[in-house]
Amino acid sequence: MTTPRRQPTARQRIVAGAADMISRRGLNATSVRELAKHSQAPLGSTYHYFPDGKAQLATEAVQYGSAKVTRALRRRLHAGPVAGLRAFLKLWRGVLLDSGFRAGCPVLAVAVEEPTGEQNPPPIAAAAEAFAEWQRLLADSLREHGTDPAQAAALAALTVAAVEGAVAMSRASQIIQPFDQVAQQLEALITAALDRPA
Amino acid sequence: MTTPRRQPTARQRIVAGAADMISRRGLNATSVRELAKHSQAPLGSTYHYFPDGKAQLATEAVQYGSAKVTRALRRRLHAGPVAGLRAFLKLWRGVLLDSGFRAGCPVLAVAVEEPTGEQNPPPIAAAAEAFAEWQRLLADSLREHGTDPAQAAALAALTVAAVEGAVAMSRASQIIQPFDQVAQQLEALITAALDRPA
DNA sequence: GTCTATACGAAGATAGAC
DNA sequence: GTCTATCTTCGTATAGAC
Repeated sequence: MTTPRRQPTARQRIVAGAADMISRRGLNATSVRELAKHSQAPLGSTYHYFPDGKAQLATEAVQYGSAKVTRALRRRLHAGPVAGLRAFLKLWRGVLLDSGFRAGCPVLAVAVEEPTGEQNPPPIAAAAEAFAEWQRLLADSLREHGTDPAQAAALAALTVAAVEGAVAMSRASQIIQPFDQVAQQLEALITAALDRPA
Repeated sequence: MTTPRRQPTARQRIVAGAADMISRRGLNATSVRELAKHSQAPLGSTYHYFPDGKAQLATEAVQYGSAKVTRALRRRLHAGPVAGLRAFLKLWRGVLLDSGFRAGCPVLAVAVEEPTGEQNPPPIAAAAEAFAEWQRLLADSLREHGTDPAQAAALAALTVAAVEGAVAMSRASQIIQPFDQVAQQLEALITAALDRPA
């Protein structure tokens, strides 16, 4: 938020570390203590950078994780919905395989763990916004390629939901098969939606 | 495990309470202490009934939550895959609406929070088994109704993944729309798979 | 401005009284 | 066999030394 840099700042390292740890063990199992250690920062520094404590950290970790997905989507959606979907799938497939099925989606982790309330707490709101943004990007691209708006929105929701669920399922079962089955189905669906704009 | 009863035993109450609390706040935010209080049992009793502690509780809570889904599926799948899907959807839609979007799926919560390991820990293994069982039931029904086996398995994986993801998304956003969009897409897909057995 | 040292509560788990 | 009282460890968060 100050000066953009090549070298990641301590603050950025902490956020990235939080996203990674949350995607592996979940939000509540990620302590600020370990987080500081993992990021090679003193415990006090985390509260210096994140005065609102763990909730702020969780919120920014969600936004960080979401932004990575958003960037990949934006970059490839210019080549069409199928290319965007493939980028989305490739990203998550890589997370699963590169981590030996130990990492998942930090956004989903926060969405599932944080209790919801009347004024939705910031981490949950950030998670909801992440899901909504991904859906929006996919739906916009589908519409631009001739898919009926309602169908585009529903198909985008299905895509995001299915991929999030599939990541969790493959992580739990320690095999890539469920994810690949879902990926194959989604590719067929999006392809069909373009052939028959409904 | 001893004598079947009408009146739920203390042990059963604890497991049911665990599943509910986990579906609302996540696994790690569910303490054995609160669980005992919520189930009107002394703390010591939980360790009497569940000598392996919290891991055993989590495992049984997952199995309990899974069994509820399994029963609903089995009951309705006799009327065909679409009826089974509708029962699956109705169950989760009810969880979301009846709780005011405060509850979700305990199986997913455990799947996302518990760290995976070389010898997958029992709670994660139970979650993986739950997902696999639901997929199996759906896939079997689809095959029995003429769907190609590979397609049946993939469609079942898509269904379970999408519903799990949709429950989390609707819970986070506090609106039913994402879930309903996903539900509508899945119904169309399963219906189409029966019309064109491929 | 950075970080060390600490406060304070709650976690999981158990020992041993009833 | 049930449960109370307690042990130990770790959580979030902060006060105040550098």
